[in-house]
Amino acid sequence: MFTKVLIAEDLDTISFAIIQLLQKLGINEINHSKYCDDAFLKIKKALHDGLPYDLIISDLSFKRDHRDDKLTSGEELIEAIKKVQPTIKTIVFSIEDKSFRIKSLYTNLGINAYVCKGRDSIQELESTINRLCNNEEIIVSNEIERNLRTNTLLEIERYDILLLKSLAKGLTIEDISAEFKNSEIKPNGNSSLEKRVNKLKIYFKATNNVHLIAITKDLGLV
Amino acid sequence: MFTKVLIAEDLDTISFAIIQLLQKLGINEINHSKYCDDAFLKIKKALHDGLPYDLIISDLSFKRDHRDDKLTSGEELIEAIKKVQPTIKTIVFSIEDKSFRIKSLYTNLGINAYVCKGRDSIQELESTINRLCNNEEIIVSNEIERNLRTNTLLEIERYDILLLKSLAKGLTIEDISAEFKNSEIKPNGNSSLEKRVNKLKIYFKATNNVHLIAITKDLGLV
DNA sequence: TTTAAGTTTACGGGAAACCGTAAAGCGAGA
DNA sequence: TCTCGCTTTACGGTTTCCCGTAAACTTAAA
Repeated sequence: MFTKVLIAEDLDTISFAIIQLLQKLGINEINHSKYCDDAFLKIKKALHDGLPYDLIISDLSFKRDHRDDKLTSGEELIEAIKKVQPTIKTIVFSIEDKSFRIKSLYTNLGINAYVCKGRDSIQELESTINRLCNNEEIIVSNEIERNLRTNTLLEIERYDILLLKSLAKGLTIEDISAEFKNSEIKPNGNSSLEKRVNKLKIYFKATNNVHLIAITKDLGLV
Repeated sequence: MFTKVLIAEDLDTISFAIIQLLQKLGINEINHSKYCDDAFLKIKKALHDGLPYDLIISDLSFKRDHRDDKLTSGEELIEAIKKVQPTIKTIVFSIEDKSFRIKSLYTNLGINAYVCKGRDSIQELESTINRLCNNEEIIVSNEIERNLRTNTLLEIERYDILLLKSLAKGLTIEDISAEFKNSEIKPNGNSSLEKRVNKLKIYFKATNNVHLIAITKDLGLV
């Protein structure tokens, strides 16, 4: 079993339940951070002391606070941690259930497992921890696995997200074209941008720009 | 202290923590529902048996499921409960932090207290329960109280929400005008609708319709 | 009834979105 | 080098948005 585990989770109710579970599993050293920055510090400290964590269980979204943290999301936290300790086992425990977002956690961040907060998630979390320390490297639920193979949904790339975000900020195609030229993002012609927006509208079955932003906001893309 | 409490909360991690708290407070009968419909049934059954609950602690948002529930949100659940048992004490325990949304819980649903899920919410929940059974009728946090008095944000009415939602569905002003005429919602002229949208844009500091929907989506208005 | 003030609607012109077509740019292979 | 195919860009016409002004209507007070 794992011996030293860190929990990154802002909601006290949830971290309370996770800690209870870990204690039940007989884990010796359990630490908990309510803030991403704090979690990252603990990881670095432990590494520096020669007593690194062997598992991190992290949430994705953290509430804003009076503090202004450098790391504001689970994604950022994990990315930072992987840079200093690439071999640490990582479980993401979040309410997010959009499969394409979860997929990117595996492909871009290289997490080992994803457990979705829900009606029976404590049990799922328990079995996931057991399987992970049983030498299983990567644990993926069936639904996500199907999505990992097919590229259906993940042809939406960084470029599209940027475009959608610019639209959501109230910029016109003209504005976005100028901005993209400045940032040397290509393609950046008016016409190309229009075409791309049009593809997105077809893809998401939106009737106009307003509708498109409403849909992608709902999906958590923007 | 309360003797019979119902918890309506889908996430097992959170309900686990709440139950632990209630046990610590020495409450005899603690029940828990993961579904709104189920919670409502329990309330009715207890009432019918002459052993009604004297407190309900409810979440606001519940995950969708294979079941198709009649009641899908905490708002709907509380509204239904108040109809059959108006005197029951109600605490809403949710992650929602938009003050105008919380305000409507007090004014429209007549809840007794709101506790926001966060970094120290277990303690808050505990003190709220204590104050409630200590004959305090309504417990409002400072920030919300300020909002309850001033009408600043709540002049956004049902009409505006309807308008915003129609826009988010991809309808044009023309379409919305027709729809409003059908539903006998007034004003419904093209020009009036445009004017109203314009007011909303000024209010929310949006540069165009797309921006407006992005902003109000973020606020949870749509 | 008249006046005044506010609300709702009509209209018009310029800007941006929307949508198709065609030209220009670019890389791979013969 | 030339050709083919693909991507990117340019352009023009229609619709919708955007925003101001003015007319029509409603309501309330004089």
